[in-house]
Amino acid sequence: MAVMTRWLDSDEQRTWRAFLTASRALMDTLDRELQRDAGMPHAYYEILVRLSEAPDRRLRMSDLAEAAGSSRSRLSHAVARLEAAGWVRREEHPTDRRGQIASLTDAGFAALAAAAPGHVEGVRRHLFDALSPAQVDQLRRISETLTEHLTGS
Amino acid sequence: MAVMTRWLDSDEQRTWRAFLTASRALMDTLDRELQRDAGMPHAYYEILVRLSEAPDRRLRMSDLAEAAGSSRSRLSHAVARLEAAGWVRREEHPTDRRGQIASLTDAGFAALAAAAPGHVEGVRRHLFDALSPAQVDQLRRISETLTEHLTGS
DNA sequence: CCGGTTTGGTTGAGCGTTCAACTAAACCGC
DNA sequence: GCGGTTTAGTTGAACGCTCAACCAAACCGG
Repeated sequence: MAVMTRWLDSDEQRTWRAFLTASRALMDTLDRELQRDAGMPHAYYEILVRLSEAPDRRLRMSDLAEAAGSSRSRLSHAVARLEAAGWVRREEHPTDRRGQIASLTDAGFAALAAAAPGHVEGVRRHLFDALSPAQVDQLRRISETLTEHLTGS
Repeated sequence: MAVMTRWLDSDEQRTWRAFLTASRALMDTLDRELQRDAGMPHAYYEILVRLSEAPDRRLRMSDLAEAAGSSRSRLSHAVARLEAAGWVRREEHPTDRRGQIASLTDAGFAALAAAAPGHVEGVRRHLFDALSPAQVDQLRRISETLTEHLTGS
């Protein structure tokens, strides 16, 4: 059967391209800043953040992947690098022998603490300083709706 | 001098993480769909789109990079691949002997035409179907503001 | 015009991500 | 408790991106 494509009208077109351009520019900028100032990509920063917030600064690999919005494979490679940098340690799970626990080292915590102020400043400058309080609220609602929709289906 | 970090309050924190999660999930999903159904990453799709919209389906490399939101280096590598696939041809610039013109081949146009319906459907399903018309409008304004702010400074 | 600077574009190395294949352990129904 | 199925995690190859170095042509001030 012939399924008609629901093409985008010109308003939608414009919205989609604007979103594409803006989110790419924002992420590229923040990623580049983080790489330059802290020597780590944003994805690694986020792994460290999630670990730092976990009880005892430890998380099971799958939970960490979930929290950091990463695939298992990606996390596996990333933790290998972070471990080589001395920022994360791998430990065995006490009861599930398949499990691995990623644990943030003191050096990892220090690296995060050094990177955080500059990065947060970047987020503020490039995102929040540009938007009105109402827009910030709108962006939150839109984002939460999208995530719900994407992970729900 | 000691510069105080302007940390994010909990509302901002929530907004930032929601945006991060949503935009990453959206892009990952669309990229994966495009790779699966059309055998090309989203960045390559966008190059083909911009070429297809240009007069005579030709653009100078720098203009194409600008239009596709890509670095020169990235575009150079990408066009090399697209040329190997037979989707794009490189031609010499008539007056500026440094210049290169990227030209969309018929095969490239056909590949784009085959990929477009599925991708557009994905954009509609994952983005527009989830948002109210008002939210679409908000997202456009927010995105345009952000882009202006990012490229202006 | 001549030499320095800017612009256009490419190149290769290094890195991070993806995908598919794989191992090992836990779970589950009978 | 045995055999099939999930679940947890790793691995290596292929690929795309970034960064810095680079070449060549155009531009520009004196």
